[in-house]
Amino acid sequence: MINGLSVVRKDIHNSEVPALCSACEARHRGICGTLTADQLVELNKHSKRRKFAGGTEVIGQGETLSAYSNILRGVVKLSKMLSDGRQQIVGLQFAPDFMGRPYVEESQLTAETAVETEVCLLPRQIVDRMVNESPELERKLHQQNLKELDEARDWMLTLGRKTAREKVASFLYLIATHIDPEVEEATSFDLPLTRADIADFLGLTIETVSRQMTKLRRESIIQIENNRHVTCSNMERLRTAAGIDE
Amino acid sequence: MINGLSVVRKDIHNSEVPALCSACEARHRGICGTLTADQLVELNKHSKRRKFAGGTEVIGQGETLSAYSNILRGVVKLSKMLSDGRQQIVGLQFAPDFMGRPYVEESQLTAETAVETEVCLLPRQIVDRMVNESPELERKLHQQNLKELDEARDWMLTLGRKTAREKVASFLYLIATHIDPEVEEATSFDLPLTRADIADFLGLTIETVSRQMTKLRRESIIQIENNRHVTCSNMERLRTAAGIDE
DNA sequence: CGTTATCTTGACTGCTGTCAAGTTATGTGG
DNA sequence: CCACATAACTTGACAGCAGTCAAGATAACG
Repeated sequence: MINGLSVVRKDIHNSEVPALCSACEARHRGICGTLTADQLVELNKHSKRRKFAGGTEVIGQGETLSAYSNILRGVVKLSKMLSDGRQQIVGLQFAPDFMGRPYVEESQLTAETAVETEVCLLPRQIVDRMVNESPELERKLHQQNLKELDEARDWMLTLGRKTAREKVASFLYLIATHIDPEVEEATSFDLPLTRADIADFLGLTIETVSRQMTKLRRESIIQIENNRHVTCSNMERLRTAAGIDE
Repeated sequence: MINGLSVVRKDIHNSEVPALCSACEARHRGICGTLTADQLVELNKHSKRRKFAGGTEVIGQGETLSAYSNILRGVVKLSKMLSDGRQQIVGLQFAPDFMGRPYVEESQLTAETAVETEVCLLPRQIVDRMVNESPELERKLHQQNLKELDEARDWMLTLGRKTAREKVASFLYLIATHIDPEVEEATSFDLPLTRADIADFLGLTIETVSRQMTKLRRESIIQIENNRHVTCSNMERLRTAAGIDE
């Protein structure tokens, strides 16, 4: 239906969609959606699922990129560091995001899981070849990267122009809207990041993050249980605190 | 001579590269480089060069995107605003950057020329059609957007974690390395941005920018003439002041 | 030459960072 | 299950960097 052009090899391989993929696709609608059944079979032969504990460095700054991956569950932090150790998280990736930087051999950032995370690893060579074969796939990657660019620019406004209070509220709202791929705005969720991570994401210190969380709690904009679990009964107030209003 | 529209139009299937394009390509190696001669002729029929004075709003937040453009000369600011007027510049585009946001009808940011700027306007419809015809073009657009993503993330580190001094030095270094497409590191250049623009780019106030510029001048890391012209004889010291060192 | 925009400088305030102590969670070995 | 150690978080006191307000200087412009 999408196109007949990229019907490639009709060979010994059976062209049914691998069971693993169809289960994944049903839930995640990720990058693989544009592939033909044949291509999925081919990719599935080389891909593998992996589960990482929270706090695992998946790719380090300067390391060789040998694979792309689909995030099936969990959260990954992308960060950059200055030589003196100051750190900034420049992106958070949630399921069902695709991770990887095409056309570049070496990572310019560090990728680290924030919580237990499951991914589907796709060998670089295979994907790169498929990109050449099917323009639809390149388009999908392009769109994923454009989404990341939009998100990065949104966050630049937060980093450069918002107060500590607005930054923390913005972060909470971001998590509420991204933590569950099936829910638009979760009113109750576990924070995938420690206070230190949140500080690195917002360009603040741990102490300031903590103080602002306490303030938001005292004003009953949020409730906090066990440090990590947040409930927000009135999203409108959270958005206002975040400076998201028109 | 500037206006290329009246260049002889031959048959669409004549495969001579339009004179205007080959002159442009020689200097800028932009997006059009992947097009066939036929495609260039086609595109050239509909494209037009335009010159904007500095401070012209090219596209407003929320406006319909009717065209892409190649920057031939000048600088364009991309910015976002909060409802109360706080503003953040989220990207600077120099020649020979390609400007445009594929797959989206409406601009999420404002584009404004910082100085007198000349662009080659490419109608959206034509380019979108060509993208479907030639995967090479999509790839080129993808790569341009990836470059912008890398730049946005670099700048997030600056916004979130650098001091005012480092921010200003980082900005000066950015201009030194981008203002002239033919020079890697210019030691002498005119600032394309006012102090107010610089403040909006760095997430600072005008006064702080001014004070830090004065300090860098007093330390002889830079010289300033007429407020706008900067000379830096020792780039290494500027990089150090910018926190760019490994 | 006068008007206006842009930029610089100073005095002061306040937000966020720093340093330090204390509290609450999490995990481990006995 | 408890005692202990460690990590994560909160809170307080204080300091300093950058913001605010204000005035004056310089450049741009008609």
